[in-house]
Amino acid sequence: MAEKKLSLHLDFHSGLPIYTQIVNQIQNQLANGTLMPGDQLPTVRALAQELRVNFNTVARAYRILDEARIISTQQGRGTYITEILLPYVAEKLRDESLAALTKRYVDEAIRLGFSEREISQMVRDNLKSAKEAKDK
Amino acid sequence: MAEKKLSLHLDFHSGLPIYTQIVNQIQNQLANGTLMPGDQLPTVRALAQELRVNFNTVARAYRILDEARIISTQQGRGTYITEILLPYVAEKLRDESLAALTKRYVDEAIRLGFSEREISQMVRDNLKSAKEAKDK
DNA sequence: ATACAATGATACAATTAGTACAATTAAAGG
DNA sequence: CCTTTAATTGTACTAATTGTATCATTGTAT
Repeated sequence: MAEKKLSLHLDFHSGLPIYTQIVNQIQNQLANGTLMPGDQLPTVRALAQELRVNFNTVARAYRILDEARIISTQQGRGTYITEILLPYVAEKLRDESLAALTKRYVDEAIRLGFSEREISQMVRDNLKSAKEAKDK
Repeated sequence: MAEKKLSLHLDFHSGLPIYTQIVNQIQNQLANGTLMPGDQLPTVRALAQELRVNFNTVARAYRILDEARIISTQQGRGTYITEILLPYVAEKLRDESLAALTKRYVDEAIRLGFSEREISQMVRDNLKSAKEAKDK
């Protein structure tokens, strides 16, 4: 069975617990199609070794996703993305992941004292640059 | 993980509270580059032992620095110098910080597969929510 | 003496790691 | 084939590490 590579990047100083970061990133990859229903995830031990964390930390993330019915963990067999991931669930996940990302950004920018105007202008500029870089 | 040594020198007869001395000296080391963003500080217990004070005194100093957003203390994980700490920086650096923050956000959102339209819409929504939360 | 600030003691909570175990699968032996 | 055995995988429970919260003690100024 095709076992996905799952390149996750952890930030050990971000304030977010490791297991939360794993949960979020798997949700993101599911939201943007990097992961598909039926895909097998790395084993808890394999992913733990790759991320240099204890395998129980990965197991905790998997358990959270399992309880949310996003993945299915099966003792002795492995861990898989749930087959029947209804389209609206996928869409919801996708929306939530952008919403969460954006909220972190906006809150941080506001906390740093930037105005609504400054923020939206800077976002516009960056989107424009990103688009030009892509078109080139 | 690189855990800084943090040679602090306390003066128990100076009249300045211990926790204040700890706060000041960490700020100094940050100002002169001895400490850098991302660095892990000693645990409250480790630093307390080194300084021969109660760990709650160190915790108090850390809490003050945390509230000032200079460090980030995380229960169960440790204490780190904040990656982006900038209510304090000069106005010139202020723009650069928003630009950097925004670039990270936009790049990440694009990497996750969201469209320019979705991103700007989500930013608008979040700015609106943030404003309403503030006005309330 | 009283009030208050600083420090210490103790118990707690969150995160991650360690160890032993159970379920499943696959391989080996007959 | 069928049974046994080993390997792989997730689970459960416990321990270790770290910061937090609350209250007691100490010292000093008034």
